[in-house]
Amino acid sequence: MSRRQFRPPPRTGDGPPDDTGCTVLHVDMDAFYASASLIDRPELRGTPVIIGGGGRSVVLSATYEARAFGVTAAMPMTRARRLCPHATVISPDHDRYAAISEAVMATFRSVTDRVEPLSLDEAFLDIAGAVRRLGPPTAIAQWVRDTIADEQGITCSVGVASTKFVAKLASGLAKPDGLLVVPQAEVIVFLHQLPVGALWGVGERTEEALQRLGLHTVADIAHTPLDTLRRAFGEATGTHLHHLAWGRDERRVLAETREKSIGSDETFAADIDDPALIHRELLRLADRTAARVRAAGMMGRTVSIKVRFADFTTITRSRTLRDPTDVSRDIFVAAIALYDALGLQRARIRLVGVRMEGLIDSERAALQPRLDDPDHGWREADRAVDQASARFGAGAVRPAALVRGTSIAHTGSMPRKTGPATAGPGGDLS
DNA sequence: TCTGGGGTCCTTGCTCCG
DNA sequence: TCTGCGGAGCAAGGACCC
Repeated sequence: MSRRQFRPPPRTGDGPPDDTGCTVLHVDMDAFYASASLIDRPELRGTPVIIGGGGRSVVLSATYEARAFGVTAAMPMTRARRLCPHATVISPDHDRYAAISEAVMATFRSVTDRVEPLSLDEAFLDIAGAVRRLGPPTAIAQWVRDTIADEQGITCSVGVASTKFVAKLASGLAKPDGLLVVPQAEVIVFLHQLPVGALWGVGERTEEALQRLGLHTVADIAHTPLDTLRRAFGEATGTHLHHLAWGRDERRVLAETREKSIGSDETFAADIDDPALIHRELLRLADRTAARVRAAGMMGRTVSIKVRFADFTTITRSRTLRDPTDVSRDIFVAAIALYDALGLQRARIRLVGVRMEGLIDSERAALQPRLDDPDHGWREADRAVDQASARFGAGAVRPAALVRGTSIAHTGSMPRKTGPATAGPGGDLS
């Protein structure tokens, strides 16, 4: 769900647009999470529906009927309910979304092997090699739309252009359930009419800064000297803005993208100040993060934690380890050390998070045991936990510290299984 | 109004090293 | 031995995206 919408500028030419050379498609599912949630609830189609959790969560998606009341993605649920009190609220079903997304991506890959997923509900397709086989870009885009509608029962919008950036803009402008081709010869005219906020990478802060400089449209940015933009926004951002304003986007569609970091964070249902509870939460997050890192076949070298206080100020701390690791206990120990080093006494904390950065493939990670390495077997224990989780479900085996005592209430709807819990070596807080 | 969770990228400042 | 300099790597924070 795109957070900002812009009206498409009127086309300059007559007749069907010339799609020659427009070999990049950006496909974006319309209100994906809401549409997917309504597949089993057809009686709710045409009515306002909000997808989101309770407590302090935010809107994941909403039907266009709910959006008409001002509901947008990422809006606090409390506010969304106030704006649209008669809307039906549905809890997210992430397994369902993942399954539909997989089927949609398979449709994309039947067109071209150059598919770059951006998230569950959108992807770039490089169709340069498919044009001879399947027809012109517009026809391919329409086929994709029809196939997804027939097979999945949900609609999507497609942008067709010669670059990723323009294709992405076009799909946003085509929403909902539309197709927009931006001919190569019309890119500059198309772009220059748009507000600065339409540019990829221009969010609220950058837009404000641009407005302060008197730059309101993409044309304004295009006609501002590059040096001025670099001085105002830094080397990379200034250059990026200038290039995009002239429709220059050299980025290719990348079929293979690997994560650079993996992490988890959790907002508490109510702010907490008990260090023991925070330690337990760090253990849980470290455990979850490590399991995901292992599942991805990777290892990381930098452990970072995030702490958000009751007043919403957020700090991060990180530590780079000597060697890459995927061991739960290594990550937990580093996370606890980072947290304790903050020296917080009874600060009221809203959220904590744990993240692994500097990821590399496990096979590439040079595991060179040193003489002072204890033969602790933590890695073997983690493998056993992973196997048990694969067999009995995530959470079937948990650190002992997470089994004893009271649980912490969260805003999310994570399943809190109480299966055959076992104290793995990575688990004890001692 | 009251702000999730998963990420990426950029900037700035600091330290280390040759 | 001390100082200055530039590059690399790291740490922290901010902005942005979906």
